[in-house]
Amino acid sequence: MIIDKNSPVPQYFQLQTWLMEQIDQGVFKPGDRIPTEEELSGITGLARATIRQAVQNLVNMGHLERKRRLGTFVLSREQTRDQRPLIGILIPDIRSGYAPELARGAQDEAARSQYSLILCNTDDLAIKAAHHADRLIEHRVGGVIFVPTAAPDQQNIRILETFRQRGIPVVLADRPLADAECDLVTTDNFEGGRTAVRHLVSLGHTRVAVILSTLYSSERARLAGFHAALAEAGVTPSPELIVTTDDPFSEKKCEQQARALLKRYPGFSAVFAGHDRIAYQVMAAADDMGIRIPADISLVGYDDLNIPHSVSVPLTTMHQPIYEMGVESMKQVMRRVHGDTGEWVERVLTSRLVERSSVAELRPGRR
Amino acid sequence: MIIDKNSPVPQYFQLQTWLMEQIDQGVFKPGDRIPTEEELSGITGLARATIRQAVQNLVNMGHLERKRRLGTFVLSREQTRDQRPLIGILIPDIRSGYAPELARGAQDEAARSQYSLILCNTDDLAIKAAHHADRLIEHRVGGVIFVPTAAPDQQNIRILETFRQRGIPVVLADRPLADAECDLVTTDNFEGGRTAVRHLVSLGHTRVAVILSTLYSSERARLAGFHAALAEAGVTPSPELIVTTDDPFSEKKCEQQARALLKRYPGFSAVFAGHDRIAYQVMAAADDMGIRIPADISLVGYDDLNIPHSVSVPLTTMHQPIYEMGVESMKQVMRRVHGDTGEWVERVLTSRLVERSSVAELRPGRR
DNA sequence: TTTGTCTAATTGTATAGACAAATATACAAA
DNA sequence: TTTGTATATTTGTCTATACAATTAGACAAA
Repeated sequence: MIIDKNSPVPQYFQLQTWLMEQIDQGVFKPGDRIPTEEELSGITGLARATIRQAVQNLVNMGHLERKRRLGTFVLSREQTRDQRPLIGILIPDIRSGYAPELARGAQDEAARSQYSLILCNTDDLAIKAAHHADRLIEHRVGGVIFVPTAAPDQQNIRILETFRQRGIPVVLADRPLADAECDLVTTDNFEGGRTAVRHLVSLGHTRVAVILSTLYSSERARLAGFHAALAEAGVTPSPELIVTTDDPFSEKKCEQQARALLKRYPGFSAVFAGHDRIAYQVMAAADDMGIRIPADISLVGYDDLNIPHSVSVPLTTMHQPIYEMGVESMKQVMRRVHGDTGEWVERVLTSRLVERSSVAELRPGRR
Repeated sequence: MIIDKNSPVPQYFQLQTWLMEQIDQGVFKPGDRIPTEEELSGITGLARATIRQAVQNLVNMGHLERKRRLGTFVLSREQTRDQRPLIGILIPDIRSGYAPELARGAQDEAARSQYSLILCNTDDLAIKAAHHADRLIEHRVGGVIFVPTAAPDQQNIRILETFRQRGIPVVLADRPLADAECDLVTTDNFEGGRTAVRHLVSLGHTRVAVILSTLYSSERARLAGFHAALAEAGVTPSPELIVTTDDPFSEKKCEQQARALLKRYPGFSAVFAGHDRIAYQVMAAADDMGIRIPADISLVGYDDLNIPHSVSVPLTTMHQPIYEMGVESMKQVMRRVHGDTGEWVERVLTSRLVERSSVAELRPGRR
């Protein structure tokens, strides 16, 4: 029996549910005609008005289509005016760093499957991320790509949870989050930092300075790579050559730190900058102080920002596959949207050193 | 009489229309209770089932809300479970030029009203824009900010029309479109070009070269400003100093053109570049050819890209209020979404000259 | 070939009436 | 004060019935 007259569930709703089941199970396939209202009335024992109420709801939901004189038909997933999912992307600031590249990669991949991308700037603030999250939920996004904010992991996890509670899959991009139960697409910041500093070491630099912010786990990993590379070479870095801050990047603060560091010259022969914008500040400060790059000091950056090549010295830097990170994040979130419930995936993309002109071999005789 | 029994228009539909009119005219205000189904039955002479059909439709559309025992209520625009509108933004490429700044301005303004922004990259291709347009329509965006593609105006107009047919308001950003019937937020490219070249003229430069692409109306307007400023000074520019292309910007092509132009030195003393990326190519080429900026040649750009200031020569350039353009575009499209049906608005933001170090006064004696 | 007409099938619109379920409100009881 | 209970009101669900509108397809006419 399809309909239980004694159930507290309204009979039109029972019928509606039954019809959906038939469609989901493929009994009524897309394009099929379902029984006429008269027939359904006979099958279920309900009045035609009740049948209509059930069918109307499914029509409203986009699962069925009525055609006068012909009957009522099952719509295929494509015909369903049920829109394709929206995907939200939460990034710090579309204007800065790798964000444009990441967003573009994600958008291109989304477009390939005719998905659309909602852009949210968090400014690395958990509170802004939370507001955007509410909005994304309201818009019923199918999934989210989330670059964790600079806030403590716990706050980022909370944002993650708001999505999780609603069954919205989230893929973390770029920065991992401790204890986060979700997919992650990132780059090998530890390996990258090690590669960069190994390069310096291989050219004879042992007194290597580093300058970066410890606010972000990605930069902390690069710092760890820095230590690892020096340790391999049997070098213990002197503390005064490790310049860190736990504030977000600011040109002014960074310039001050760069100047302070450069005053110690010639106490070191190379600088590893946590990212390119820091590197360019170091470059500008060195220029100003009459220190030549790479003759006096070698400099390695991180990110490989696309800068017009009229800079005074083309920067040797670690190139991150940011565009690809956007693509992979989107691919992964789309897999989840399509119902993939497999193990959490951790995808680590490898960065590579791009040698330009800001690094020189250390002249023998100096150390 | 509310209902015309002889009309071919179904009576439930007549009632539905009437109810909407009452709401729109403020007879039933948001939060008000409309007459009970019984009362409406009395007023219209229709059966309760018919009343329900009309009311149900309005409930489905999000205009009314039923509460058991209390009645049926008019929802305010905000309560409407109808999500807050999405706004689409169609820009060439989020990675390049002013796009990030524009997108950020738009997104910030959207966030203030809790709107969300769907990002679409057109790569200046009409076909991509059209695909994105379909997607945006599918997602029922409330409005669109559209930076016209580099394709002929007619093709852009066609995209505009697809939105218009569905009552989706469009605001053009940055580039105007001939005969386009919609709002426009742009900057004064003609004035900007004139200001830049006037600046050169005021420092004694009369033999001024220009290099830009005529593919975009914005750059064409800057070229017109270039001519205007020279005309004011009674100077007729020599044709070989006007270097144009009608291809989109490419580093390679631009570098070739810059080199070709610079070979004519000292046939001119200043260059006006159509935008900063061109300017930086000129700067690099000059560097390479041993021509000093600004000692030998003065250089003015356009856009004021936020470049780390380790470039060899800080660029004097026209700063465009791009962020503000994003904000204003969003404000305007939101006004339209909220039902503003006033005259088409044309908002022109003014750019300003930012003097840095790439322009020098022409030494007297030379011309 | 094209055009018009008829027919039967199916959804669309509409009525009249009945009982169910939820709930604001008032009032009673603890 | 809090808690329970009754009541009236309104929407929610459902039946049974009738006729209208639309249209695929068959068939006829031009």
